[in-house]
Formats: sequence, C-alpha cells, structure tokens
Amino acid sequence: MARAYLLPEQPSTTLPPVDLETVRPLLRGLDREQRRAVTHGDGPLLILAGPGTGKTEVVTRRIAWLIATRRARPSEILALTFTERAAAEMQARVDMLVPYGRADAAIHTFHAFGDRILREHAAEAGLPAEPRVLSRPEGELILREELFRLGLRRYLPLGDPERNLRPIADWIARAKDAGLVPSEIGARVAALRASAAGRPDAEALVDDAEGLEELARAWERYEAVLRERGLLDFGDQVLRARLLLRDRPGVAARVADRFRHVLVDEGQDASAIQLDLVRAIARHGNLTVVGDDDQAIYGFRGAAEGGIARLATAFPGMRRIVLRRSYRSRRPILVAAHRLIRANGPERLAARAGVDRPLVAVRRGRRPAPVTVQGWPTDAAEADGVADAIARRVAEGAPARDHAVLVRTNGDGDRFVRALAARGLATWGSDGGRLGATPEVRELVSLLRLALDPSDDLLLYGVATAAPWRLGGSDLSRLLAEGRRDRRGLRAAMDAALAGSGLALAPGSHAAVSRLVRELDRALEEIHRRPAGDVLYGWLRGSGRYAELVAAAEKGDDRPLRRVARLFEILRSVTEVVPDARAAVLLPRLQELLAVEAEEAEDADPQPDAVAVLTVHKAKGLEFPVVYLPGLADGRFPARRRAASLPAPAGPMAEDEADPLAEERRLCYVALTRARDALVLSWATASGGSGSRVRRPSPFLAEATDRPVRLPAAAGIDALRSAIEAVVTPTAMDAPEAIADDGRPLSASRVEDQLACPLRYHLRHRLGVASPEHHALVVGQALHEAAAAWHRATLAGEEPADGLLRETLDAHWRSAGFLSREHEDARYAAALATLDRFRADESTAAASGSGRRVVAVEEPFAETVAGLPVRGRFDRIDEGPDGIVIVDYKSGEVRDPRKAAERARGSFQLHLYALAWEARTGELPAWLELRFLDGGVVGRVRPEPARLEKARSALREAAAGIAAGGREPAPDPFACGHCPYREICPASAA
DNA sequence: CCTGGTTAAATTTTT
DNA sequence: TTTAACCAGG
Repeated sequence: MARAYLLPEQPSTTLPPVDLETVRPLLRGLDREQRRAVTHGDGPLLILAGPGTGKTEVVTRRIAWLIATRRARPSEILALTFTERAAAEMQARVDMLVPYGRADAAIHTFHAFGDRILREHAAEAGLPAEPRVLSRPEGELILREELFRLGLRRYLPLGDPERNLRPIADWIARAKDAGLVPSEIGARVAALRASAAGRPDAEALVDDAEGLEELARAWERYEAVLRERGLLDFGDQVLRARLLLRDRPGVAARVADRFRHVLVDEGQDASAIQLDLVRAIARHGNLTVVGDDDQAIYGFRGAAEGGIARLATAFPGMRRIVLRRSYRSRRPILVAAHRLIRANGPERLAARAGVDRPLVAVRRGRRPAPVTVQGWPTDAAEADGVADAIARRVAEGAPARDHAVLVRTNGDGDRFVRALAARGLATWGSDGGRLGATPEVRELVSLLRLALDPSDDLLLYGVATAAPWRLGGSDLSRLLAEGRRDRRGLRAAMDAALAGSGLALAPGSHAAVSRLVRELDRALEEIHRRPAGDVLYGWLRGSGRYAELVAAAEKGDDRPLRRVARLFEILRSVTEVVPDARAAVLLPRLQELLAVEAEEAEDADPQPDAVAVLTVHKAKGLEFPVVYLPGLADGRFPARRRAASLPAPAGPMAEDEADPLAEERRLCYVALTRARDALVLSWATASGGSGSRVRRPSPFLAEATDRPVRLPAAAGIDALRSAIEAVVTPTAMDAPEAIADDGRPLSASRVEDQLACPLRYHLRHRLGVASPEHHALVVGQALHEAAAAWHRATLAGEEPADGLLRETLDAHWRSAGFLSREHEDARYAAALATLDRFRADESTAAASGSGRRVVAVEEPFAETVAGLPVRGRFDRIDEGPDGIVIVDYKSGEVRDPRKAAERARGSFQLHLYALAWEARTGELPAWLELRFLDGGVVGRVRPEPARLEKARSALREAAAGIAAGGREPAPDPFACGHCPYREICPASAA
C-alpha cells in the first residue's frame, strides 16, 4: 500500500530511489485526504483546510515529503506565511520531520522573503545595500515631519493637523497591498471623473477623485523622503520585490528556478500584491496553497477578497483537495459553525466544491455537550455569569488554561478580566499594557515633555509625584496653590520655598524638591542640544532612579528595568530613521513608537494557569477545550461598521463585499471553531449604564443555533430593576443642599469639567494644575480679543481703525502650542482671513439696519442660579427687535449652519448665561447665539423651558458632585483622547 | 412614512 | 467630535 504513495502522481523526471523507511513515518496517522495532499507531486495544488483539519501538519509533512522523495532539495522549497510566529512554528515542525538537520528550506514571512530578494538584488532594485525598514510608527513619524509639505488641504485640518496621520499611513499601506504606485492613482482619478458624468452620485465620485489626488500627492512626497534616506516600509518589502521581478526578467527567472516548490499558508489572508508575487515565482506551477476562505478575516488589513479563487484561476488545472475531518471540535460545535457560515452563500469555496456540510467530527465518545446560549440583562451580569461558570469548573478541577473568553474588541475584554480576577483567576492575552503606558516609561516621557516646556505645571506636577521623588500630600498641593495664587507657577513656588522666601516645606519634601529642581535644570540645559536618550540617561543616573531600578531588579523584579531598557533601545533605533533624535522631534510620535507590548512575548503566549481573554483575531489558530463567546448582541458582534475616513486607493475593497456582514460572520465562524468540547454563546440586553439602549441578540445567534433566541425568564426581574434604576439615578433632582466646594462660584467650564470627569475638575479647579498650551486656545483667544476690540470701538461711537483687528490679533498672538512653524503660519493666515470676513460681516450688518445693536461687550456677571452662585462673562449682548440676544464667540471649524444651530441648542454655557441674565434682569433673553468666527456661521436658539431646566439640573448635579469632593476619573475613549491631563492620568482611556 | 431631535457608543492587526 | 439608531410627532 505505502509503495503507491511513493509514485509521483504525475509523471516527472526520473527520481532516484527513496528509502521507504524515511517516507513511511511522514504519512503515519494521516487520513486519506491529508495523505493525498501530502503526496501530491508536481503541479498546482489547493488544500482547502477548514478549522481543526490538521492544516499545519499537512504543510509541514508535505515539505518533509518533498525532501524525502527527492522531488526538491530543501533549498529549492519556499514556504510563505504571514507572521513570524507561524514561520517559526513551521520551521520547528519541519526540523523534527527532516533528519540530519538538513532542512534548510526557505520558510519565511512574505515580508521577510521580499526583503531577502531586495537585499540580494539591492543594486538592481535601486536600493542601498542595507535598506533600513521602517516600523509602523516610524513611518508616521516621517509623515508627521513632512505634514505641511505633503500638499494636503482637505486632509489637514488646522485645528487638529495630526488627525489624519494614521488614516493616511493606512491608506498608503492599502495602496501598496493593492500593488499600486503613486502614478497609478492618477489613472483611477481619471476613471472616476470619466465615469461620474451623468450619474446621480456624480458629486460624490468627483469628490472622491479630488481626495485621491490629494492623497496621491502626499504619497509621492512620502516616497521621495524614503528614497532620499534609503528607507523601506513594510509595504515596500513585498511591492518592490514584485516590481523587481517584473522589471528584471533575469532576476525573475533565477528566483523561479531556485524555488522549484512554493507553499503558501493561510492563502485567504494574502493581499493582491502578495498573490501576484506568488504567481511570479511559482510560474513553474509547483504551487501549494493552503487556506480557507471561510476564515478570511483580514479584509481591513488589505487581504484580497476571493484571493484563493483568483489563484485557482491563475493556475489552470489546479488540483483541489478538501480536508473534511476536524480533529478538534465535537460535532455540535461543527454543526453550529456550519449553520452560521452557510449564510455566507454559495460563492464560498466549500459550497462550490459541493461539500457545503459540517466538517466530520473525528473525536467521539461520551456524549458531546450541546452548544448553549445564554441571555443576560446587562454586560456586568454577563461578565459575572461567565466568570462564575469558569470559576466553578476550575474549582471542580479543570485547568484554567482550558478556558477562553473570546471577544470582538479589545475593550470588550476588560470586564471579563476584572470579573475573573475577582474570583482569583489569572488571565492572559487581553490587550496587555503597552510599553508607553507603564509607569516607568511614562515618568521618563513626562520628563522629556517637561524639559521642552518647563512652564507646564501639569507636567511638573506629574514628574514630582512620580518616582524617584514621589512628592505628594499637602506640600505639593500647597506649592501648587501658591504658584497659582501669585500666577508665577509651580516652579516659581518651588524655587521660592528652596530660597526660604516662600512656603516652608517638611524636611523630606525640601530635600526632594531641591534635587528635583537640580536634575530638572540639567535636563533643561541639555534638551535642545542632545538626543533624547542622552538626556534621559543623565536624569536616570543623577536622580537616583537608575539605582532604584537596579536595586529592584536585584531583589527579583526586573521588569521595570527591562522596560526602561526597551525604551532606550527604541530611542536608539529610531535615530537610524530620523537622524535628529532630539526630544522635540521624537515626542510627537513617541506614544506610537512606544505602543509595543510592554512585556516581550509574555502576554502573547498561553500562560500555564490562566484563562485566555482574547479578541477573536488573536485567537485565530488557537484552540481551547471550553470557549465562551459573549457579546453576541447586534451592533457589537457583528460590530457596527464605521464609514471610511478616506476614499479607498484601489476602488472597492473587501468591506464592500455584497454582504456587509460576511466578514463579521467569518469572524464569528473562527470564534466558534476554536472550541474543542464546549461552547457557550451569550449576549446582554443592555450595556448596563443608566438609560442604555436595549440591544437585540446578534443575528449570528439564530443563524448558528437555528433556534429562536429568547431572554431567559430569570433575567426579567433584573431587567425591571435596571430599568427602574435607569429612571431614578440620573435625574437626581432632590440633590442635597448643594454648595460649590470652597464657596467659589461655579462657571460654565467648571460645571462642564465636573460632569465630564470629576478627576479633571479636581486637577484643574481644585489643584489648579494648568493645562499645557494648545494652539486652538491661543488662536481662539486672540480672535476673541480682536472681535471684542472691534465692538468696544463701535460701542464708543467710533469707526474702528483700519489696523485695529490685526493689531489686536498680533498683540494677543503667542507662539505657543503649535506643531511647527508652518502650522503657526497657516493658522495665522487663516486667522487674518477670519478677521477679514468678520469685518465684512459686521459692516454689512451695520449697514442693513437690522434693528440690532451691541449694548455690551465682555460683560462680567455674578448671579445666583438655582440657588447656586454662578459667575462668568457675556462675550456680547445685543438688543434686537425681539429683545435681548446673548452672543458667545467660538473659534471651532464649524461651517454648516445646521451644525451651528445644533451646537447652540446643546450649549450648556449659553443656557446658563440665559439663566444668569434672567437672575440679573428678571427677564429671559429673546435669543441665544453662538457665532463661529472661522466658519462665519451663526447658530441661534430660543431659551426654551425644557433646555433651561436641563441646564439647571446639570448645574445642581455638578454642584453636588463638587461638594461631595469626588475625584473619580470617568474614562471615555473619546473624551480622554482630547483631555489635557491624559499624560498624567492613570485612568486615561486614550 | 418621513423628519428632526436626542442619545449612546466609539473595530479588528501583522510586517 | 462624529455617527447612526431610535423615538416622537407631523
């Protein structure tokens, strides 16, 4: 029997005799399909390998078999994977199968292989001998450096110039995945323009075309910088290797001759350019592709839709072997998974191969557990329920590592980690700490920022409270208060205390402040002339922090020291890309550079006694005896799709598949098929916050189980309770007699800060920690002052002087908080244009005789509203035909009048001002207005009772919270992203 | 059935 | 800040 397998399936050149004993073990234990796959001779082969069908086993044995049967020398075999991890695993398994250590087959990631080709032919590829490859954040650092030279307009909002940095980097990567070069975007733009004529969506198409032109320009500039500096990015490693083979037929021929057999793992994840590269190398036809289109979950990352099918077309006569036996999951799991994936339609390869049936379960014996579905009233209840179930099983003796909780997004995992931790169970795999988020690294990054802007109290506060000084308590609070009181800042208060002319400090604090100031001054002196790493090194030695870290390491905890060492390694290597490594250059992208896992490998590998809490993407390729898949609620899984922020470089991308749910469904399929023995699906009716929306079960639940999904009756009471609590909690109308903490009156910004995040209120208003300079504030204030000066002049009956607006702008313009000189120049020019329009608008209004006149400017008030002291300043008060209009100037980039009106309606500040006006005059104003200076639009609203009442209750709620003295952070991914305190906030969700 | 206003929730990841 | 889903009201 075995002898038959030694014969080539297709006649080929005469092979030398093969020792049966070396070949037989390679086929041992394989099923029929697997054997056929392993022993396929020459010619193209597609192995359709569903989950758990022994895919890796087949590929590795096939490599060993090709070698053992002398169909290929090891060096003639090329195997391509996507991750280093997969490559390493394949290599290890081939090494075990091929004796004598002669397995020098080329097993690489696509990128490593492309890189190897490029280096071997560096001269022909027009590259330096040793091109440096950019990491992702390093690429963004280069874009950031060039930001104002990229020729961007639409994608460069002056109020937040870095907003599109990441999207543009992604866009370039996707363009390279598609195999494009910048000049080819032009063709696409032309095609879009041509096709637009006469179509109903013509406007949108032309708009996209313009956007693409802008992006192509930016891309070209980015490429020019890479060329100048001899750099490659990840996309180039594949793209330029492919272009090399296309432009140099001689090189292509040599590469194809060298690799007589090519194997591709996870073919469904390949990008268009990767597939193209494979076609070019495997033109001899000896190509083995392993994959499963039902597990294609990387469309967002550039995987080509229908990639495997396209390869099959490119290699006519490709033999197809379908692995149908699952060695992993019990039958109920396979049945549910198949029911689900079936909904993706008849184009799936399994369906086209005529095997649209569940995989055959090989593991038998003991009746398998059915797939269960649980409904929970809230997210919290779901997390507790899952954690309880796991804890119970562990108590009964099951190993913790046998359990996995699979989630759709990283954020979803947190509550399971916490719930498990509360039951004494360790977890692994959830988005572990990033290096940049560890305290050791944050301290050092803060120091760099502080050295660049020593007047930033916020940073100084952060550094002073961090190791090794660990200042805190009343001394630091008093220094802060003192610095704020005399308006000279925290540093001045420290200096005064040290000189004996200021606050008296406790001896310990005195010594710490003294050394802190000394070390800080040294860092200040060095920061602009030495690389960031050198400054940090001096600080570590001088402050004693280095000795502390070493001592901790000697005592057994070397993680802090290792993290700091990695920071230094990153700072060193970035100098290869950006020659000027001073802090001012690196800081803007430092967070991204440090967004690597804090602990090498530790979090990415299964931990011996911990429960896995993983995103489904991270779980791909893994298996667990027991899998929990919570969060199967509509909108969460399938996740709600967000509109792309940039037009796709290569036309419709994977997400534009006919069925928008298809990729999410495949993701769910991957999740279900991670389970060996037991699978528990669940969902929660509500996220749990008061007033949170009721969620419907995911459509995938019904698809997978073929049963109607109902909430268990037991959940009813909890649901009612949470519904009642939802009504009771937020209203808080009967708040206790509210007082505003130290008796200082409330203001709009105090109330808004308190409601947004009590910790932010605490830092800004109780401790008086100043926020760092921000360009939006500088520009906004200067414009504000200019408008006020104009109105003051007219109020005094004068014709405003010609240069008044510009002179006032200049007088209040400070060069602080801008990203770069170019940014400041652009914002200044924009501010001048804004003032021109302001003048024109005001002149028109004056001439129109609208019956409105300005009666007060910058008018301060202090009134009692809802029993609470409130103060503020009306920017401008007008008297119009219907009565008083309260005006507030804003400098945000609002251009749409509808948006402006919406903002006015929702403005707490305006409604508070209306109430203050009522308290002062006994009458409500007729109108409330926001005037957006940049956009020249006005949003107006009548002060309506319902909205005024809302403002009153917000005021009360804030006052109560302030009086209670709470300082709990209220992390929110969006709010934290813009919070000035995010650098020092331990709870920041940014 | 449409419109507008209100409200909660903010992807996935490797090289 | 933006978006989309939901609800009320015409």
